Amino acid sequence: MLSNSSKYALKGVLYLAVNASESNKILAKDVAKPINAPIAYTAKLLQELGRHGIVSSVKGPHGGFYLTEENMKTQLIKIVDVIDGEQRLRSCMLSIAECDDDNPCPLHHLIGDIKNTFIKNLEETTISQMVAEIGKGKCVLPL
Amino acid sequence: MLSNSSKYALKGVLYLAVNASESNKILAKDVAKPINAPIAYTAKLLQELGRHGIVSSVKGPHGGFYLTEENMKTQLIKIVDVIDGEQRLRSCMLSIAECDDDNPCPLHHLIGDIKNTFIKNLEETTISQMVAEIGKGKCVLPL
DNA sequence: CATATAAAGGATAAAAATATCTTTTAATCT
DNA sequence: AGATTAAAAGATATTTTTATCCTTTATATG
Repeated sequence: MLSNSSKYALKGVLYLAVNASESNKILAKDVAKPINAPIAYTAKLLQELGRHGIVSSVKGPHGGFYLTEENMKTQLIKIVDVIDGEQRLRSCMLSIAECDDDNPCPLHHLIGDIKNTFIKNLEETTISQMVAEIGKGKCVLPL
Repeated sequence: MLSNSSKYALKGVLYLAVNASESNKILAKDVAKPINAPIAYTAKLLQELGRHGIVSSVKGPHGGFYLTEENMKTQLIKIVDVIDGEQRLRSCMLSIAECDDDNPCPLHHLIGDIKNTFIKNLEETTISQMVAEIGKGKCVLPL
């Protein structure tokens, strides 16, 4: 459903959202460690997210990654779409191109609204909302 | 969520369930074609499913693959579990080992019962029930 | 029994995903 | 300006997944 890469990306972004700020940037390696992801690979993912305006970064001393207020308004789905492409999450459970409600594949009813609900939730939830949830202790950040 | 392999497997088994019988066995290559899967790869998957008693086969002239009444009672989840292993489908959306309702990862609430419902549906639906659905025209077989 | 058929099994190959390494560029700080 | 820091970018490596090929085994049929 989600690739390993987009899982790293989600974890990394949330880690930054909770722990970093413009005045307290975090190095790629210091994002990778707490989320149990390979350092260089995490750096690549953050780079890609940076290119798409999902995270911010500056080079050089006291540089690193962080999220601006603007970045924080990003919907979670964008992280997945940038890393996995828009198709992966949205394709039918049997990868049948023509599968829809009128022409359902055999698994269509078993998955039902299930996946669409998840996608909708990812579309409606922003990074800052997620941070608020984490702040309220409603969920724990990956270690 | 499901690997390509288990998608092929599901399609192949359903194709056999609908079209084959002990008196009308179908060759691996004639399963592969209608489900748009590579022939040799489909053969491998059917072999693996055969080893686990999910499909039946006989070698030699007039041989091929088919499903017995007993095979037809198999739950769909078993096809996925044999091909993908039990972990893949059931692991948390962020692949966090400790993620559960008491200790939820950030995406836990977004996915909610969603995935469990899908797994439950796969557990409760047998191949023959699926064939009945297809027979009633409630869904279409992959082409 | 010999031959043909088709799955089973094992070995190998190609592609995609994941991961690392090296060089370049930009920023900061003496 | 020069040195240092850290991300950006590009190249390469590894692993996993997907796919193919070749040999062996079982079965049916003439």
